[in-house]
Amino acid sequence: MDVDQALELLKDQGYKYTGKREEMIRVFAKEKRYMSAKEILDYMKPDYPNISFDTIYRNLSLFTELHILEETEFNNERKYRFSCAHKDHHHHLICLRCGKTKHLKLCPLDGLLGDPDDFTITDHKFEIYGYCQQCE
Amino acid sequence: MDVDQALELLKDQGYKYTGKREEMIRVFAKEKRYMSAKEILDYMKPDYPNISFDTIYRNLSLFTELHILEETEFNNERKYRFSCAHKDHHHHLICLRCGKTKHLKLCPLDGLLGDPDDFTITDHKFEIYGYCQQCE
DNA sequence: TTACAAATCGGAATCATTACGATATAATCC
DNA sequence: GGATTATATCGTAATGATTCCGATTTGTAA
Repeated sequence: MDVDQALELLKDQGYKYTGKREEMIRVFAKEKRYMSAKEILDYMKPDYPNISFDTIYRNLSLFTELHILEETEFNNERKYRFSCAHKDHHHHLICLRCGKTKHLKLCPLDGLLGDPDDFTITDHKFEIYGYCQQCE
Repeated sequence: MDVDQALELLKDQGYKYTGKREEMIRVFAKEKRYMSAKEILDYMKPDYPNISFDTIYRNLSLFTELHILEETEFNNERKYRFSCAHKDHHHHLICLRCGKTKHLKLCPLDGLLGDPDDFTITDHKFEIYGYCQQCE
C-alpha cells in the first residue's frame, strides 16, 4: 500500500477526494508507525487549523474499513498505522514509546491445526511490546 | 488462586477486609471469565444497591496490581478475570460473547530465542478470539 | 453552472474512567 | 468493649476519548 494506491482505492469506492484525506494518508505513509487520533490531529493542525475531531475520527474509521490503516490498542490508547506493504498475514513487534514496528513472519496459529472441537476461532492478536533501539 | 488465598493476600498486604471486596472476589472466582466493570457492578447491586463505581474501579485496579485478577481488552472494553490457578505463563482462547476462556499451553515467544539485536522485548500479548460451544 | 450527495465544522452528547470532599467503617490500641 | 485513626466507600463532579448532529461547505457529475 502506498499513498497513490490508497487515494485510488478511495476513488474506486466512490469516496470523494479531499485535501484532508490526502494529508492524513500522507502522514501515515511517511511516519510508518502507530499513532493516536490526537497525534494525527496535531500533524494536521498547521495546514488545517480548524480541522474537527469528527473529521479525524470518521476518516480513521473509514481508512481502517478499507484496510488502508491497521488498528490496535496499547498504552491504553487506540492507535493506527499505515497498512503494511506485505499483503500476507503477519504480526509486529511494537515500540511502546514511538509506535514504530518490526515485522514478524511467524504466526503462532500456524502451529495449531484448525479449530479445537469446542471453540470456533474468528480472530487473534499477537503483538510483542518493548522498545526499539532509538527509544531504548 | 482461590477466594481464601486472595483474601489472605489482601490482609498480608495491609488492606482492610470489606464485604464488598470479598463479594467481588467471590464473583470472579465463581464466574471464571472476563467481565467488564459494569458487569461486576450489576452482580453486586442486589447485595449492595448503593455501591459506587469508584469502589468497583479502585478494587479492580488493586486486585490487578496484586495479581488476583488478570486484565485485558476486547470488544472495545476493558475486562478482568480471576487469575488462573496455573502459575506458569500461559495464554487464552477467549469467547467474545461470554468471556469464558480456554487455556493454551503454547507461548509463541518460546520459539524466538531472546531479544532481537535492535529491540528490547518487555511484554507480549497473544490471544485467540472466537466463540465457545455454548455461545456458537 | 447547477444540483446533489458527501464531507466538514463546531459544539453538544455519550461513555468509561478517575478524582475528590465528606462520611462510614475495619483494625488497633487501651 | 470503646475510642482512635487510617482506609474504604459514597455521591457526585471532572476528565478524556469518541460519537453524534444540525448547519454549512465542497467535490463531483450532469
